[in-house]
Amino acid sequence: MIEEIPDIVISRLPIYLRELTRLAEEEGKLTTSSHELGKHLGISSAQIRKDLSHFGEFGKQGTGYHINYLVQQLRQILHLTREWNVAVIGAGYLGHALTHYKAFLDQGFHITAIFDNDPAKIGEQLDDIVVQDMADLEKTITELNIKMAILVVPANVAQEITDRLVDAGVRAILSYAPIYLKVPPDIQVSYSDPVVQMQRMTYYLA
Amino acid sequence: MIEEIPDIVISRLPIYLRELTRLAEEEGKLTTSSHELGKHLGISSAQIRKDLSHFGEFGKQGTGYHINYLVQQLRQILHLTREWNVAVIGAGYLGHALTHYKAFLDQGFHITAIFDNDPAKIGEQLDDIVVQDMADLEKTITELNIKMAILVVPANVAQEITDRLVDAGVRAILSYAPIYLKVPPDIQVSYSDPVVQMQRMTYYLA
DNA sequence: CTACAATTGTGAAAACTTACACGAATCAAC
DNA sequence: GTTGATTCGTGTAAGTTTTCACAATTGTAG
Ligand SMILES: NC(=O)c1ccc[n+]([C@@H]2O[C@H](COP(=O)([O-])OP(=O)(O)OC[C@H]3O[C@@H](n4cnc5c(N)ncnc54)[C@H](O)[C@@H]3O)[C@@H](O)[C@H]2O)c1
Ligand SMILES: NC(=O)c1ccc[n+]([C@@H]2O[C@H](COP(=O)([O-])OP(=O)(O)OC[C@H]3O[C@@H](n4cnc5c(N)ncnc54)[C@H](O)[C@@H]3O)[C@@H](O)[C@H]2O)c1
Repeated sequence: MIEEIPDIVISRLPIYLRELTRLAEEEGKLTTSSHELGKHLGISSAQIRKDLSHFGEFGKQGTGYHINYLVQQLRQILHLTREWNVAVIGAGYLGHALTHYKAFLDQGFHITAIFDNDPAKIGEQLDDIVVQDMADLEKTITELNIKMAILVVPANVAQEITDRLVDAGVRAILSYAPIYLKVPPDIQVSYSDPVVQMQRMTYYLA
Repeated sequence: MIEEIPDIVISRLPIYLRELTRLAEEEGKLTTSSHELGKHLGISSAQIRKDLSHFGEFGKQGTGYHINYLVQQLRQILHLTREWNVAVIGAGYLGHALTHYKAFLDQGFHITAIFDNDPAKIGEQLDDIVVQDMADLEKTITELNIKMAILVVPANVAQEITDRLVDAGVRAILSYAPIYLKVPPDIQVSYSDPVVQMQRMTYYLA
């Protein structure tokens, strides 16, 4: 009775959520259909219906989906009805950009700690928090019950810091370091490497 | 005789390239095997061999792959043997971080133009280039033969700027704006949205 | 009340992707 | 030379994901 839901399905849910929110807020829509949603996202309507059907029956034949209701359901599925404390590791260019990024807070991700090992950066005020010494990493992560981290340190220290994060109780890491991270199987990792993305695209540029 | 190579294969090639380069530079290796490469990347050796076999026979039984040779081949396949001029649109936090990011230059991506529409930012020196007015977008893109752009503007202007980029001749866009972009079918788009990535991971955090 | 258009949820088919497993090649050791 | 350990490239099987297509339901218009 335990249905294992494919990760590829899970990874589309935040996209649906994002577009549904936009449809409601910016276009003032109250309902939508799988066809309309798909057209806005370049995804087939059948795919959207199939994806959602893994979790329940959220729509009505003839009518479509009530946006607010579906948003609420998706947020529940993705565990977004609570707030998440997040640590940023690395107070460099990218660490600054991410810490200032308002969309995190809007979606319930609170960046409650930033760490660096550069004495020149430790103590720096960044928005409403202060850059902490890496020496305090484990202590702060435990105290603030931080389960998610964003890794924005150089590649050559990314693995060792990952190990420390995992040992300290972090369960999900979004890494911008251009290196594959080895973690235990129950730890989530997500990567972002613009160079890799650019290199994929150049293939198609004759 | 025209073999269509799956995009999912293409998207792994930059990852192989990245790790091969690392193996050569940091571990001083001259050769490697599909098994070793796979172990470093969490990918099966069969997958790596199958992927590479789409393009030719680059390895030797019993020995594996000569790293330098394979790197050279991958760079050719991905059209990385030439240099690419890149425009950054939006001189905000993220635009600054990306423009300073040295890895682009290392890989042959030259950020040769940055644009913004904020008078306070136009004229600002950013590394060795100057932030230009959006009014000059089409002219500069044409003159510098720019085919790739990185989009780091607010979501509500992302589509209209995309349309201008495409009209000006840009063929590939890496977008950080949290919105799906409508483009003609021959235009490449790649997205990066940390909120979406975080929301995927929270699903797995009970 | 009926006819019609819109739309869902879903079983089955099709398409795509990954994993398996093996012949053939290579090299080192003896 | 022969043996044994490696490793590739690939045909085939297995597994995953997407698409198709349709019965069932809903709302609207006459
Ligand atoms: N800048 C970009 O646009 C960009 C884009 C994608 C990925 N990246 C990657 O993200 C990471 C950070 O990039 P950045 O541009 O912010 O670099 P950066 O050099 O500006 O910042 C890195 C920060 O990490 C800190 N640091 C170094 N070693 C540390 C350690 N052992 N413990 C704690 N902190 C440490 C440094 O003091 C610095 O503040 C790099 O891996 C980079 O490859 C950067
Ligand atoms: N900051 C982050 O860490 C982060 C991460 C992921 C995605 N994003 C997304 O990337 C984009 C940029 O983020 P940011 O934090 O750099 O924002 P920002 O506000 O710092 O920068 C946006 C820049 O775009 C410029 N701009 C606005 N309208 C413009 C127009 N019509 N033409 C040209 N330029 C225009 C602004 O003047 C500003 O300089 C946003 O879409 C954001 O959602 C940001």
